[in-house]
Amino acid sequence: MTKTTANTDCTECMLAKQCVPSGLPLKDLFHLNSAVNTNNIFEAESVIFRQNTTATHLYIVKTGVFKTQRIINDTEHVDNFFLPGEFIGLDSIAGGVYANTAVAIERSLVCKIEYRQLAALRKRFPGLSDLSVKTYSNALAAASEQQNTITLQCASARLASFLVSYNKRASLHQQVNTGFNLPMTRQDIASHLGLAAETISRSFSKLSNSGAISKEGRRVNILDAAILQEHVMEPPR
Amino acid sequence: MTKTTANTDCTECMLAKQCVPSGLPLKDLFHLNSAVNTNNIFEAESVIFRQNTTATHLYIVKTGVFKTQRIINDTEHVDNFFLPGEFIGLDSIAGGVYANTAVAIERSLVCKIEYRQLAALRKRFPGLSDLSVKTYSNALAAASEQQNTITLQCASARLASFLVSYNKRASLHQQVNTGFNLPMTRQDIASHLGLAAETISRSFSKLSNSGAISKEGRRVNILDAAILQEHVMEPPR
DNA sequence: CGCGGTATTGAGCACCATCAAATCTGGTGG
DNA sequence: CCACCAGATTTGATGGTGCTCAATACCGCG
Repeated sequence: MTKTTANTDCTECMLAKQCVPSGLPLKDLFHLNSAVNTNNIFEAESVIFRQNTTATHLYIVKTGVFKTQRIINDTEHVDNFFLPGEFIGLDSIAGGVYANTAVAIERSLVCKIEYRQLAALRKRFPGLSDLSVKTYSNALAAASEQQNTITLQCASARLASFLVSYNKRASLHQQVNTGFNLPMTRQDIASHLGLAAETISRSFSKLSNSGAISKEGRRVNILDAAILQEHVMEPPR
Repeated sequence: MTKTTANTDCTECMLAKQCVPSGLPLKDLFHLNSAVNTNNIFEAESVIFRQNTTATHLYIVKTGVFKTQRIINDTEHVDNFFLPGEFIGLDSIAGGVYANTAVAIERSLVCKIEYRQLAALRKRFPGLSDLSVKTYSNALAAASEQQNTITLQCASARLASFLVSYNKRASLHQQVNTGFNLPMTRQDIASHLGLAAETISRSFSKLSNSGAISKEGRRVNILDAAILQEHVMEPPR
Protein backbone atom coordinates (compact mmCIF):
# COMPACT_ATOMS: atom_id res chain seq x y z
CA MET A 1 0.00 0.00 0.00
CA THR A 2 2.65 2.51 1.05
CA LYS A 3 5.66 2.18 -1.12
CA THR A 4 8.51 4.52 -0.41
CA THR A 5 10.73 5.70 -3.19
CA ALA A 6 14.21 7.06 -2.66
CA ASN A 7 13.95 10.09 -0.43
CA THR A 8 14.08 13.39 -2.25
CA ASP A 9 15.83 16.05 -0.27
CA CYS A 10 13.63 18.81 1.23
CA THR A 11 16.06 21.35 -0.20
CA GLU A 12 15.06 20.27 -3.69
CA CYS A 13 11.32 20.25 -3.06
CA MET A 14 9.14 22.63 -5.04
CA LEU A 15 6.89 23.18 -2.04
CA ALA A 16 9.71 24.00 0.39
CA LYS A 17 8.83 27.69 0.51
CA GLN A 18 5.46 27.09 2.19
CA CYS A 19 6.28 23.80 3.90
CA VAL A 20 8.18 22.81 7.01
CA PRO A 21 11.63 23.72 5.55
CA SER A 22 10.67 27.39 5.54
CA GLY A 23 10.71 27.27 9.34
CA LEU A 24 14.41 26.72 9.78
CA PRO A 25 17.67 28.10 8.41
CA LEU A 26 19.21 26.58 5.30
CA LYS A 27 22.28 25.32 7.12
CA ASP A 28 20.08 23.26 9.46
CA LEU A 29 17.90 21.68 6.80
CA PHE A 30 19.73 18.38 7.08
CA HIS A 31 18.12 17.87 10.49
CA LEU A 32 14.80 17.89 8.73
CA ASN A 33 15.81 15.48 6.02
CA SER A 34 16.50 12.79 8.55
CA ALA A 35 13.11 13.27 10.18
CA VAL A 36 10.93 13.54 7.11
CA ASN A 37 9.91 10.57 5.05
CA THR A 38 9.30 11.94 1.58
CA ASN A 39 7.48 10.77 -1.52
CA ASN A 40 5.25 8.06 -0.13
CA ILE A 41 3.03 6.81 -2.91
CA PHE A 42 -0.66 6.22 -2.34
CA GLU A 43 -2.75 4.73 -5.10
CA ALA A 44 -6.33 5.87 -5.61
CA GLU A 45 -8.66 4.62 -2.86
CA SER A 46 -5.82 3.70 -0.52
CA VAL A 47 -5.89 4.84 3.08
CA ILE A 48 -3.22 6.88 4.89
CA PHE A 49 -4.72 6.44 8.34
CA ARG A 50 -8.01 5.35 9.84
CA GLN A 51 -10.37 7.08 12.22
CA ASN A 52 -9.77 6.22 15.89
CA THR A 53 -6.32 4.67 15.37
CA THR A 54 -3.37 6.10 17.28
CA ALA A 55 -2.24 9.37 15.75
CA THR A 56 1.49 9.53 15.19
CA HIS A 57 2.34 11.34 11.96
CA LEU A 58 1.63 14.54 10.18
CA TYR A 59 1.26 14.27 6.40
CA ILE A 60 1.92 16.83 3.70
CA VAL A 61 0.44 16.43 0.24
CA LYS A 62 3.06 16.72 -2.46
CA THR A 63 0.99 15.74 -5.50
CA GLY A 64 -2.55 14.45 -5.90
CA VAL A 65 -5.66 14.91 -3.78
CA PHE A 66 -6.92 13.34 -0.56
CA LYS A 67 -10.15 13.43 1.38
CA THR A 68 -10.81 12.93 5.08
CA GLN A 69 -14.05 11.31 6.10
CA ARG A 70 -15.62 10.12 9.31
CA ILE A 71 -18.47 7.89 10.34
CA ILE A 72 -21.31 9.71 12.04
CA ASN A 73 -24.62 8.04 12.77
CA ASP A 74 -23.55 5.07 10.66
CA THR A 75 -23.04 7.21 7.58
CA GLU A 76 -19.81 8.48 6.14
CA HIS A 77 -19.31 12.19 5.89
CA VAL A 78 -16.52 13.90 3.95
CA ASP A 79 -14.80 16.41 6.23
CA ASN A 80 -12.35 17.94 3.86
CA PHE A 81 -10.20 17.72 0.76
CA PHE A 82 -6.42 18.17 0.72
CA LEU A 83 -4.43 19.55 -2.18
CA PRO A 84 -0.68 19.82 -2.74
CA GLY A 85 1.03 21.86 -0.05
CA GLU A 86 -1.68 21.15 2.53
CA PHE A 87 -1.26 19.35 5.86
CA ILE A 88 -3.28 16.30 6.87
CA GLY A 89 -3.61 15.41 10.54
CA LEU A 90 -3.22 18.81 12.17
CA ASP A 91 -6.44 18.33 14.11
CA SER A 92 -5.43 14.96 15.57
CA ILE A 93 -2.21 15.88 17.38
CA ALA A 94 -3.84 16.79 20.67
CA GLY A 95 -6.46 14.05 20.70
CA GLY A 96 -4.09 11.10 20.43
CA VAL A 97 -6.19 9.34 17.79
CA TYR A 98 -7.05 10.34 14.26
CA ALA A 99 -10.42 12.06 14.16
CA ASN A 100 -11.11 10.80 10.64
CA THR A 101 -9.95 8.52 7.87
CA ALA A 102 -7.66 9.90 5.15
CA VAL A 103 -8.10 8.43 1.66
CA ALA A 104 -6.32 9.14 -1.61
CA ILE A 105 -8.71 10.23 -4.34
CA GLU A 106 -6.16 9.74 -7.06
CA ARG A 107 -2.59 8.48 -7.21
CA SER A 108 -0.71 10.81 -4.87
CA LEU A 109 2.59 11.54 -3.16
CA VAL A 110 2.89 12.61 0.47
CA CYS A 111 5.67 13.36 2.91
CA LYS A 112 5.28 12.36 6.51
CA ILE A 113 6.88 13.30 9.78
CA GLU A 114 6.31 12.11 13.32
CA TYR A 115 4.56 14.51 15.67
CA ARG A 116 7.24 13.78 18.24
CA GLN A 117 10.13 14.54 15.92
CA LEU A 118 8.42 17.72 14.81
CA ALA A 119 8.01 18.75 18.45
CA ALA A 120 11.68 18.07 19.07
CA LEU A 121 12.66 20.15 16.06
CA ARG A 122 10.44 23.00 17.26
CA LYS A 123 12.38 23.13 20.49
CA ARG A 124 15.67 23.48 18.64
CA PHE A 125 14.48 25.88 15.94
CA PRO A 126 12.16 28.63 17.11
CA GLY A 127 11.31 29.52 13.54
CA LEU A 128 9.48 26.23 13.28
CA SER A 129 7.33 27.23 16.21
CA ASP A 130 6.24 30.40 14.45
CA LEU A 131 5.58 28.41 11.32
CA SER A 132 3.39 25.98 13.24
CA VAL A 133 1.32 28.78 14.69
CA LYS A 134 0.97 30.38 11.29
CA THR A 135 -0.01 27.11 9.66
CA TYR A 136 -2.57 26.34 12.33
CA SER A 137 -3.97 29.84 12.29
CA ASN A 138 -4.49 29.61 8.56
CA ALA A 139 -6.09 26.19 8.90
CA LEU A 140 -8.51 27.51 11.50
CA ALA A 141 -9.36 30.52 9.37
CA ALA A 142 -10.02 28.21 6.43
CA ALA A 143 -12.26 26.07 8.60
CA SER A 144 -14.33 29.10 9.61
CA GLU A 145 -14.57 30.14 6.01
CA GLN A 146 -15.81 26.68 5.11
CA GLN A 147 -18.34 26.74 7.87
CA ASN A 148 -19.73 29.96 6.48
CA THR A 149 -19.89 28.46 3.02
CA ILE A 150 -21.85 25.55 4.31
CA THR A 151 -24.10 27.34 6.73
CA LEU A 152 -25.14 30.38 4.92
CA GLN A 153 -26.24 29.68 1.45
CA CYS A 154 -28.56 27.90 -0.88
CA ALA A 155 -27.36 24.85 -2.82
CA SER A 156 -25.97 26.52 -5.94
CA ALA A 157 -24.33 29.24 -3.82
CA ARG A 158 -22.58 26.61 -1.73
CA LEU A 159 -21.28 24.86 -4.80
CA ALA A 160 -20.18 28.16 -6.35
CA SER A 161 -18.36 29.09 -3.16
CA PHE A 162 -16.73 25.68 -3.04
CA LEU A 163 -15.55 26.01 -6.63
CA VAL A 164 -14.07 29.46 -6.04
CA SER A 165 -12.20 28.24 -2.99
CA TYR A 166 -11.04 25.02 -4.62
CA ASN A 167 -9.85 26.84 -7.70
CA LYS A 168 -7.84 29.25 -5.57
CA ARG A 169 -6.18 26.40 -3.70
CA ALA A 170 -5.54 24.33 -6.82
CA SER A 171 -3.99 27.17 -8.77
CA LEU A 172 -1.57 28.11 -5.99
CA HIS A 173 1.01 25.63 -7.19
CA GLN A 174 0.64 25.77 -10.92
CA GLN A 175 1.41 28.42 -13.48
CA VAL A 176 -1.25 28.13 -16.13
CA ASN A 177 -4.85 28.20 -15.06
CA THR A 178 -6.81 26.49 -17.79
CA GLY A 179 -9.55 25.11 -15.63
CA PHE A 180 -9.12 22.53 -12.94
CA ASN A 181 -9.96 18.96 -12.16
CA LEU A 182 -12.37 17.74 -9.50
CA PRO A 183 -11.13 14.19 -9.03
CA MET A 184 -13.68 13.39 -6.32
CA THR A 185 -17.15 12.04 -7.03
CA ARG A 186 -20.26 14.20 -6.94
CA GLN A 187 -21.25 12.20 -3.91
CA ASP A 188 -18.07 13.30 -2.13
CA ILE A 189 -18.73 16.94 -2.91
CA ALA A 190 -22.34 16.53 -1.83
CA SER A 191 -21.35 14.97 1.46
CA HIS A 192 -18.79 17.68 2.10
CA LEU A 193 -21.31 20.46 1.44
CA GLY A 194 -24.20 18.82 3.25
CA LEU A 195 -26.31 18.29 0.15
CA ALA A 196 -27.59 15.39 -1.94
CA ALA A 197 -25.59 14.26 -4.96
CA GLU A 198 -28.54 15.03 -7.24
CA THR A 199 -28.63 18.57 -5.94
CA ILE A 200 -24.94 18.97 -6.75
CA SER A 201 -25.62 17.78 -10.25
CA ARG A 202 -28.49 20.22 -10.69
CA SER A 203 -26.42 23.06 -9.24
CA PHE A 204 -23.62 22.31 -11.69
CA SER A 205 -26.12 22.57 -14.52
CA LYS A 206 -27.42 25.83 -13.14
CA LEU A 207 -23.95 27.37 -12.89
CA SER A 208 -23.15 26.09 -16.34
CA ASN A 209 -26.34 27.45 -17.90
CA SER A 210 -25.72 30.89 -16.43
CA GLY A 211 -22.36 31.06 -18.18
CA ALA A 212 -20.35 31.12 -14.95
CA ILE A 213 -18.57 27.85 -15.65
CA SER A 214 -18.19 25.19 -18.27
CA LYS A 215 -17.79 21.55 -17.43
CA GLU A 216 -16.96 18.35 -19.20
CA GLY A 217 -17.07 15.46 -16.82
CA ARG A 218 -14.93 16.23 -13.82
CA ARG A 219 -13.06 19.05 -15.49
CA VAL A 220 -14.32 22.53 -14.68
CA ASN A 221 -13.52 25.89 -16.19
CA ILE A 222 -14.44 29.19 -14.64
CA LEU A 223 -15.65 31.27 -17.56
CA ASP A 224 -16.86 34.36 -15.72
CA ALA A 225 -15.71 34.92 -12.14
CA ALA A 226 -18.16 37.81 -11.71
CA ILE A 227 -21.19 35.72 -12.61
CA LEU A 228 -19.92 32.95 -10.35
CA GLN A 229 -19.60 35.45 -7.52
CA GLU A 230 -23.22 36.46 -8.06
CA HIS A 231 -24.20 32.86 -7.51
CA VAL A 232 -22.27 32.90 -4.23
CA MET A 233 -24.23 35.98 -3.17
CA GLU A 234 -27.56 34.51 -4.13
CA PRO A 235 -30.26 34.37 -1.51
CA PRO A 236 -32.30 32.84 0.03
CA ARG A 237 -31.03 32.40 3.58
CA MET B 1 -15.78 50.27 27.16
CA THR B 2 -12.75 48.36 28.35
CA LYS B 3 -12.11 49.01 31.99
CA THR B 4 -9.17 47.25 33.54
CA THR B 5 -9.24 46.24 37.15
CA ALA B 6 -6.14 45.56 39.17
CA ASN B 7 -4.27 42.71 37.53
CA THR B 8 -4.83 39.37 39.14
CA ASP B 9 -1.75 37.22 39.03
CA CYS B 10 -1.83 34.26 36.62
CA THR B 11 -0.61 32.09 39.48
CA GLU B 12 -3.89 32.70 41.28
CA CYS B 13 -6.14 32.12 38.29
CA MET B 14 -8.61 29.26 38.44
CA LEU B 15 -8.10 28.55 34.75
CA ALA B 16 -4.29 28.41 34.91
CA LYS B 17 -4.19 24.63 34.46
CA GLN B 18 -5.58 24.77 30.93
CA CYS B 19 -4.43 28.24 30.01
CA VAL B 20 -1.14 29.79 28.95
CA PRO B 21 0.49 29.38 32.40
CA SER B 22 0.45 25.61 32.00
CA GLY B 23 3.01 26.03 29.24
CA LEU B 24 5.88 27.25 31.38
CA PRO B 25 7.51 26.34 34.70
CA LEU B 26 6.26 27.90 37.94
CA LYS B 27 9.46 29.77 38.56
CA ASP B 28 9.10 31.60 35.22
CA LEU B 29 5.47 32.57 35.60
CA PHE B 30 6.39 36.15 36.43
CA HIS B 31 7.44 36.62 32.79
CA LEU B 32 3.88 35.89 31.85
CA ASN B 33 2.36 38.24 34.36
CA SER B 34 4.09 41.20 32.81
CA ALA B 35 2.87 40.24 29.34
CA VAL B 36 -0.72 39.37 30.13
CA ASN B 37 -3.36 41.97 30.79
CA THR B 38 -5.90 40.27 33.02
CA ASN B 39 -9.50 40.89 33.99
CA ASN B 40 -10.63 43.25 31.29
CA ILE B 41 -14.32 43.89 31.78
CA PHE B 42 -16.68 43.87 28.83
CA GLU B 43 -20.31 44.79 29.33
CA ALA B 44 -23.00 43.00 27.36
CA GLU B 45 -23.04 44.04 23.69
CA SER B 46 -19.59 45.61 23.84
CA VAL B 47 -17.02 44.73 21.21
CA ILE B 48 -13.53 43.31 21.78
CA PHE B 49 -12.36 43.72 18.21
CA ARG B 50 -13.91 44.33 14.82
CA GLN B 51 -13.70 42.40 11.59
CA ASN B 52 -10.93 43.61 9.24
CA THR B 53 -9.09 45.69 11.84
CA THR B 54 -5.43 44.93 12.51
CA ALA B 55 -5.09 41.80 14.61
CA THR B 56 -2.75 42.25 17.56
CA HIS B 57 -3.99 40.40 20.63
CA LEU B 58 -5.15 37.00 21.66
CA TYR B 59 -8.01 36.93 24.18
CA ILE B 60 -8.90 34.35 26.77
CA VAL B 61 -12.37 34.22 28.30
CA LYS B 62 -12.25 34.19 32.08
CA THR B 63 -15.94 34.58 32.86
CA GLY B 64 -18.98 35.21 30.69
CA VAL B 65 -19.69 34.38 27.05
CA PHE B 66 -18.72 35.93 23.74
CA LYS B 67 -19.71 35.43 20.14
CA THR B 68 -17.81 36.06 16.93
CA GLN B 69 -19.71 37.17 13.88
CA ARG B 70 -18.90 38.29 10.39
CA ILE B 71 -20.62 40.09 7.56
CA ILE B 72 -21.20 37.92 4.51
CA ASN B 73 -23.33 39.06 1.61
CA ASP B 74 -24.54 41.98 3.71
CA THR B 75 -25.88 39.75 6.46
CA GLU B 76 -24.33 38.97 9.80
CA HIS B 77 -23.50 35.40 10.56
CA VAL B 78 -22.50 34.04 13.98
CA ASP B 79 -19.29 32.05 13.62
CA ASN B 80 -18.85 30.78 17.12
CA PHE B 81 -19.42 31.15 20.83
CA PHE B 82 -16.65 31.37 23.43
CA LEU B 83 -16.92 30.15 27.00
CA PRO B 84 -14.56 30.49 29.96
CA GLY B 85 -11.16 28.98 29.26
CA GLU B 86 -11.50 29.39 25.49
CA PHE B 87 -9.29 31.48 23.20
CA ILE B 88 -10.59 34.19 20.90
CA GLY B 89 -8.52 35.27 17.92
CA LEU B 90 -6.54 32.11 17.21
CA ASP B 91 -7.63 32.17 13.58
CA SER B 92 -6.51 35.75 12.95
CA ILE B 93 -2.83 35.53 13.86
CA ALA B 94 -1.62 34.58 10.40
CA GLY B 95 -3.95 36.81 8.44
CA GLY B 96 -2.96 40.10 10.06
CA VAL B 97 -6.55 41.29 10.45
CA TYR B 98 -9.37 39.92 12.54
CA ALA B 99 -11.55 37.65 10.46
CA ASN B 100 -14.64 38.51 12.49
CA THR B 101 -16.07 40.75 15.18
CA ALA B 102 -16.03 39.58 18.81
CA VAL B 103 -18.93 40.71 20.99
CA ALA B 104 -19.72 40.10 24.65
CA ILE B 105 -23.08 38.41 25.12
CA GLU B 106 -23.18 39.12 28.81
CA ARG B 107 -20.94 40.98 31.26
CA SER B 108 -17.60 39.19 30.95
CA LEU B 109 -13.96 39.15 31.93
CA VAL B 110 -11.13 38.41 29.53
CA CYS B 111 -7.35 38.34 29.64
CA LYS B 112 -5.39 39.51 26.66
CA ILE B 113 -1.87 39.11 25.41
CA GLU B 114 -0.10 40.43 22.36
CA TYR B 115 0.64 37.93 19.61
CA ARG B 116 4.17 39.28 19.48
CA GLN B 117 4.82 38.88 23.18
CA LEU B 118 3.40 35.40 23.07
CA ALA B 119 5.74 34.55 20.18
CA ALA B 120 8.67 35.90 22.15
CA LEU B 121 7.70 33.81 25.18
CA ARG B 122 7.41 30.72 22.97
CA LYS B 123 11.01 31.16 21.93
CA ARG B 124 12.16 31.25 25.54
CA PHE B 125 9.92 28.51 26.88
CA PRO B 126 9.55 25.48 24.61
CA GLY B 127 6.69 24.22 26.74
CA LEU B 128 4.61 27.11 25.48
CA SER B 129 5.23 25.95 21.93
CA ASP B 130 3.82 22.52 22.72
CA LEU B 131 0.88 24.14 24.43
CA SER B 132 0.18 26.29 21.38
CA VAL B 133 0.16 23.28 19.10
CA LYS B 134 -2.12 21.42 21.47
CA THR B 135 -4.48 24.36 21.77
CA TYR B 136 -4.64 24.84 18.04
CA SER B 137 -5.07 21.16 17.36
CA ASN B 138 -8.01 21.04 19.75
CA ALA B 139 -9.51 24.14 18.19
CA LEU B 140 -9.25 22.59 14.73
CA ALA B 141 -10.79 19.34 15.93
CA ALA B 142 -13.65 21.28 17.49
CA ALA B 143 -14.16 23.15 14.24
CA SER B 144 -14.45 19.88 12.30
CA GLU B 145 -16.88 18.58 14.87
CA GLN B 146 -18.96 21.70 14.47
CA GLN B 147 -18.92 21.39 10.75
CA ASN B 148 -20.30 17.91 11.05
CA THR B 149 -23.01 19.12 13.36
CA ILE B 150 -24.04 21.75 10.91
CA THR B 151 -23.70 19.76 7.74
CA LEU B 152 -25.20 16.49 8.54
CA GLN B 153 -28.46 16.71 10.30
CA CYS B 154 -32.02 17.94 10.34
CA ALA B 155 -32.94 20.98 12.40
CA SER B 156 -33.77 19.33 15.72
CA ALA B 157 -30.69 17.11 15.44
CA ARG B 158 -28.47 20.12 14.90
CA LEU B 159 -29.89 21.83 17.94
CA ALA B 160 -29.57 18.68 20.02
CA SER B 161 -25.96 18.30 18.94
CA PHE B 162 -25.29 21.93 19.74
CA LEU B 163 -26.78 21.55 23.21
CA VAL B 164 -24.73 18.46 23.98
CA SER B 165 -21.54 20.19 22.91
CA TYR B 166 -22.36 23.42 24.69
CA ASN B 167 -23.25 21.62 27.87
CA LYS B 168 -19.97 19.77 27.81
CA ARG B 169 -18.00 22.99 27.38
CA ALA B 170 -20.00 24.90 29.96
CA SER B 171 -19.71 22.24 32.62
CA LEU B 172 -15.93 21.94 32.26
CA HIS B 173 -15.32 24.74 34.73
CA GLN B 174 -18.09 24.28 37.22
CA GLN B 175 -18.77 21.65 39.82
CA VAL B 176 -22.52 21.26 39.96
CA ASN B 177 -24.34 20.63 36.74
CA THR B 178 -27.88 21.75 37.34
CA GLY B 179 -28.68 22.80 33.84
CA PHE B 180 -27.01 25.59 31.96
CA ASN B 181 -27.70 29.02 30.62
CA LEU B 182 -27.85 30.02 26.97
CA PRO B 183 -27.26 33.75 27.22
CA MET B 184 -27.40 34.30 23.47
CA THR B 185 -30.62 34.96 21.57
CA ARG B 186 -32.42 32.31 19.55
CA GLN B 187 -31.47 34.36 16.54
CA ASP B 188 -27.78 33.94 17.41
CA ILE B 189 -28.17 30.20 17.77
CA ALA B 190 -30.11 30.08 14.54
CA SER B 191 -27.47 32.01 12.65
CA HIS B 192 -24.72 29.82 14.06
CA LEU B 193 -26.51 26.64 13.03
CA GLY B 194 -27.67 27.90 9.66
CA LEU B 195 -31.37 27.82 10.50
CA ALA B 196 -34.18 30.30 11.05
CA ALA B 197 -34.95 31.53 14.55
CA GLU B 198 -38.46 30.12 14.33
CA THR B 199 -37.05 26.72 13.49
CA ILE B 200 -34.85 26.87 16.58
CA SER B 201 -37.89 27.65 18.67
CA ARG B 202 -39.85 24.77 17.21
CA SER B 203 -36.92 22.43 17.67
CA PHE B 204 -36.64 23.45 21.32
CA SER B 205 -40.30 22.55 21.75
CA LYS B 206 -39.75 19.23 20.04
CA LEU B 207 -36.81 18.34 22.27
CA SER B 208 -38.76 19.45 25.30
CA ASN B 209 -41.88 17.48 24.38
CA SER B 210 -39.87 14.32 23.92
CA GLY B 211 -38.57 14.58 27.47
CA ALA B 212 -34.96 15.10 26.43
CA ILE B 213 -34.70 18.56 27.95
CA SER B 214 -36.66 21.05 30.00
CA LYS B 215 -36.43 24.77 29.44
CA GLU B 216 -37.57 27.92 31.11
CA GLY B 217 -36.55 30.93 29.12
CA ARG B 218 -32.87 30.74 28.35
CA ARG B 219 -32.15 28.17 30.99
CA VAL B 220 -31.90 24.58 29.76
CA ASN B 221 -31.76 21.31 31.62
CA ILE B 222 -30.80 18.03 30.05
CA LEU B 223 -33.27 15.57 31.52
CA ASP B 224 -32.38 12.47 29.53
CA ALA B 225 -29.06 12.38 27.69
CA ALA B 226 -30.03 9.15 25.92
CA ILE B 227 -33.18 10.63 24.40
CA LEU B 228 -31.23 13.73 23.43
CA GLN B 229 -28.68 11.54 21.71
CA GLU B 230 -31.48 9.88 19.75
CA HIS B 231 -32.45 13.30 18.46
CA VAL B 232 -28.85 13.82 17.33
CA MET B 233 -29.01 10.53 15.44
CA GLU B 234 -32.30 11.31 13.83
CA PRO B 235 -32.54 11.12 10.06
CA PRO B 236 -33.27 12.40 7.45
CA ARG B 237 -30.06 13.16 5.55
C1' DC C 1 -19.08 -4.86 -27.07
C1' DG C 2 -21.10 -5.23 -22.66
C1' DC C 3 -20.84 -4.32 -17.87
C1' DG C 4 -20.76 -1.51 -13.29
C1' DG C 5 -20.39 2.56 -11.31
C1' DT C 6 -21.13 7.49 -11.83
C1' DA C 7 -23.78 11.34 -13.37
C1' DT C 8 -27.86 13.48 -14.99
C1' DT C 9 -32.72 14.31 -15.30
C1' DG C 10 -37.61 13.91 -13.76
C1' DA C 11 -41.77 13.66 -10.42
C1' DG C 12 -43.61 13.97 -5.83
C1' DC C 13 -43.27 15.15 -1.24
C1' DA C 14 -41.26 16.69 3.36
C1' DC C 15 -38.96 19.98 5.85
C1' DC C 16 -37.83 24.34 6.73
C1' DA C 17 -37.92 29.54 5.46
C1' DT C 18 -40.90 33.18 5.27
C1' DC C 19 -44.54 36.11 6.64
C1' DA C 20 -47.74 37.28 10.19
C1' DA C 21 -49.78 37.43 14.62
C1' DA C 22 -49.94 36.42 19.49
C1' DT C 23 -47.52 35.80 23.82
C1' DC C 24 -43.89 36.35 26.94
C1' DT C 25 -40.03 38.82 29.13
C1' DG C 26 -37.26 42.31 31.18
C1' DG C 27 -36.58 46.93 31.98
C1' DT C 28 -38.39 51.76 32.69
C1' DG C 29 -40.95 55.24 34.57
C1' DG C 30 -45.12 56.72 36.73
C1' DC D 1 -46.13 48.27 42.99
C1' DC D 2 -47.96 48.40 38.72
C1' DA D 3 -48.58 49.94 33.89
C1' DC D 4 -46.30 50.19 29.81
C1' DC D 5 -43.24 49.30 26.03
C1' DA D 6 -39.70 47.15 23.04
C1' DG D 7 -37.59 43.25 21.96
C1' DA D 8 -37.49 38.31 22.14
C1' DT D 9 -39.90 34.08 21.71
C1' DT D 10 -43.52 31.15 20.43
C1' DT D 11 -47.13 29.53 17.48
C1' DG D 12 -49.69 29.29 13.10
C1' DA D 13 -50.30 29.09 7.85
C1' DT D 14 -48.26 28.89 3.36
C1' DG D 15 -44.90 28.31 -0.29
C1' DG D 16 -40.30 26.94 -2.07
C1' DT D 17 -36.01 24.46 -1.93
C1' DG D 18 -33.91 20.40 -1.81
C1' DC D 19 -34.39 15.23 -0.50
C1' DT D 20 -36.07 10.84 -2.01
C1' DC D 21 -37.08 7.47 -5.24
C1' DA D 22 -36.79 6.09 -9.92
C1' DA D 23 -35.33 5.91 -14.67
C1' DT D 24 -32.12 7.12 -18.10
C1' DA D 25 -27.64 8.52 -19.95
C1' DC D 26 -22.76 8.49 -19.63
C1' DC D 27 -18.11 6.87 -18.87
C1' DG D 28 -14.17 3.89 -18.05
C1' DC D 29 -12.63 -0.65 -18.25
C1' DG D 30 -12.31 -5.47 -19.01
